[in-house]
Amino acid sequence: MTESENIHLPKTDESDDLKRIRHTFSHVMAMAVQRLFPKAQVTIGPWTEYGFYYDFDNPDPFSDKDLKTIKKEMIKIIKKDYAIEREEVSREDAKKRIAALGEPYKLEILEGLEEPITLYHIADQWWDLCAGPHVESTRKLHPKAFDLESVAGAYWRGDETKAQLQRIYGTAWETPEQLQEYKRRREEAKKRDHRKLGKELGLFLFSEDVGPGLPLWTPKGTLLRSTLEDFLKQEQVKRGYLPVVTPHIAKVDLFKTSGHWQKYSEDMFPMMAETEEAKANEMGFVMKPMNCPFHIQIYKDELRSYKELPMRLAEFGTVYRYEQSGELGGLTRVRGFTVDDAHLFVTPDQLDDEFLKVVDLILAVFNSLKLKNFKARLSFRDPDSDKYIGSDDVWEKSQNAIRRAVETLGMEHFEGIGEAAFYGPKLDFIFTDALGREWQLGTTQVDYNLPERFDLEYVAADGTRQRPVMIHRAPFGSLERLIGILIEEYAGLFPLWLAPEQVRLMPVTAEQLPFAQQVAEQMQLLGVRVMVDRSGERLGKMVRNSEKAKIPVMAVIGAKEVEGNSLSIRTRQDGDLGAISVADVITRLKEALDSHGYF
RNA sequence: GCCAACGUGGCUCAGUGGUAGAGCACUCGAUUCGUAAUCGAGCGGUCACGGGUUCAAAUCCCGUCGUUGGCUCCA
Repeated sequence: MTESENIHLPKTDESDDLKRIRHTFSHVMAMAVQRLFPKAQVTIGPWTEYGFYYDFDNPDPFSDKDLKTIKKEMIKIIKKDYAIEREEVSREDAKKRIAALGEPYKLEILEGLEEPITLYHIADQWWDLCAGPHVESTRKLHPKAFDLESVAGAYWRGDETKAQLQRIYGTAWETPEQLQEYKRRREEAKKRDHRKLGKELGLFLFSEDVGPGLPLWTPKGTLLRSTLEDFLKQEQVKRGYLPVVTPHIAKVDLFKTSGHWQKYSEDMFPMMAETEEAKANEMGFVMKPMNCPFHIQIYKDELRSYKELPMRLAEFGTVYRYEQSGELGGLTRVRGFTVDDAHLFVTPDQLDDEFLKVVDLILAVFNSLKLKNFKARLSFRDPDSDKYIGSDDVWEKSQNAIRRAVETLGMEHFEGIGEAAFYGPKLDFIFTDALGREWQLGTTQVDYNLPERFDLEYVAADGTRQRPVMIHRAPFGSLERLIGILIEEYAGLFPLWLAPEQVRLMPVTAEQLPFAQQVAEQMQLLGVRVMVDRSGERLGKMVRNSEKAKIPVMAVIGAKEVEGNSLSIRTRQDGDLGAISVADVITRLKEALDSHGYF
C-alpha cells in the first residue's frame, strides 16, 4: 500500500467540520470576488461533495485567468484571520440591510426564509445572508487545502428562462495532504475515462465528417457490442421474448398518435419533407426517437386473443435524438444509439407478475456483467408539469404498480419526481461513471397511455374487447451508454467473454509461426477470438504491446512449447503461469468463457 | 442551446510574431531474440476551417465547426 492510499478523504456528510470549512470557503470566495469585481452580485454558495461553489451575477463572465487572481485574494483573507460571527436579525432589518447593499438576488432569497434570519460577518469586512454553519475564523481554513477548479454558466434557480449566472467551482479539504490525494484520485479516474480507453483500445470513434454524438464502431468495438447483444438475446429467448425488426424512420403522424410530436419534438431530428407544402402540412418523415410506436404496429397487425398475452416484442432498435450540443459526451450521451428495447403487451391481471419478471431479468443481466454499484429510482411524474400525457387516474395506477413491485422485492430505492417518461412512470437503474457523474442504464416502465392512444385491444375469455397494458423495458438502457460504463467499471480490462481479442499467441522467433498458426486455428474453431503476433519483434516488445492492449490471455511459444505441444501462458492478473498443454489451455478457456469469469 | 477553456503528423505533446519539431506508431534494412520498449534509415503536417491585422501569423483579432468542464435537458 502506498502512503497516499492511507489518506482518508472524508465526505461532506460524514464530517461537520468539513461542511463548515467548505461552506466558509464559498463565502470567503464571494468576499474575494466582490473585492475584485465590485459589480458582482452574490446569490448562493453551498458546499458540495468535493468542495463548494458560488454563483455570481457579474456583467462580464469570469475566465480561467480570473480564478488565479481570486485565489490569491482568498489566501490574503484567510491569512488575516478574520473572525466569523453570526447575527440574528428580523426580516425587516435584513431586508433593509440587503437593499442598502443593492443585492436583488439576496432579497429574493430572503422572501423564502423563515425567521430568525441569520447573517454571517467576516470581521467587519463583508457579510452574507446565510443559514450557516461556519468555522469561527478564516484561520481555520488551510490556504493550501483548497483550489479553484472551473467557471461555468449556471441559471438562477436552475431555470433556463432566468438569468445566467457565473458559477465558480472550488475544491476544499481539511489538510493539504487531502487536497493532493483528491487531485491524485482525479488523475487516476481520468485514466479510466471510457473516451480515453476507447481510443487506446480502438473500440469506437467519432468523425467530424459524420457528426457530433454519432459513434462509429470498429471491428473490436463491434465484437464487444455483439457479444453483449448475443448474451441478452439468449436470456430473452429463455423468457419467451419474440424478436422483431422495425425501420429507423416513420411518418410524423405515427408520432402524433403516440404523443411524441407534441411532447418530445424538441428531442427529435427535424422532419424530412419532400416539398415545402408537405413540410407546411407536417406530412414528412422523422427519425425515430423511440421504438414503441413501431412495436405497437406489429401488435395491432392482428386481432389478439388473451391466449397470446403476454406478448413480448424485442428489438435492438437504433434511435436518434437531437440532444443539445452542450450535452453530448463520449458514449454516455450521444445522438444515435441502440436501445435493447422490448415492449410487453399484457392483460391487467398479468401486469404485476410480468413487471417482476422484467426486474428479475434486469438484475440477472447486471449480475452477469458483475455490475454492483447502482441505485434504483422510482421515476414519477411531476404533477405540476404539463409535459405528460394521460389522466391523473392512469398515472396513479401505473405508479402504484411500480411501487408494489419494489415493495414485493424489498428493493432499496428512492423516488425521482419529474423523472418519468412523458407516457408513464419508470423504474430506473442509475450508475456512476469514473468522474462521479450519474447515468441511467436499465429502465422499465408501466404504460396505460399508449395502449389507449393507439386503441389497442385483445379479446378476453368472455369474448369482450379489452385494453392491454404495456411494459417498456431495456436492461442495458442503450448499448452505447452501457459500454461506456463497462469500460470504466473494468478500467478497460474486460472479462474473457467480453474481450474483443481474448488470446494472443506470441512466437519467440519466426520458426514458431507455423505452430502458432495451427494453435490459433484450433482455438478459432471453438469460437475463441485469437490472434497471432506476426510483428517479428522481440518477446519483451510483444508482451508490452499485449499488456497495453489489455489482452486477457497471452501465450508465449518458443522451441520448448512446440516440442511439448504446450503454451507458456501469461495472464493480465496473474502474470507468467508457465507451460500448459494446448488441450488444457483450451479447456480452461472454455470454462472461463462459460462462467463469464477470468482464465 | 447557454458560460468558459481547448484544437499542431495516426497517437501523446513542444513550439506564443521571423524557414513547422520530438517521442511513439507506420515503412524499409540489419538483428532471430524467452515475459512491459533491439539498432539504424525513411515516410508523414497548407498547425480544425474561413476571414482580418501585419513586411511577416501555428502564434494577435473576428466568425464557423469540433472537443472538454459546468448549467439546462436525458438511455
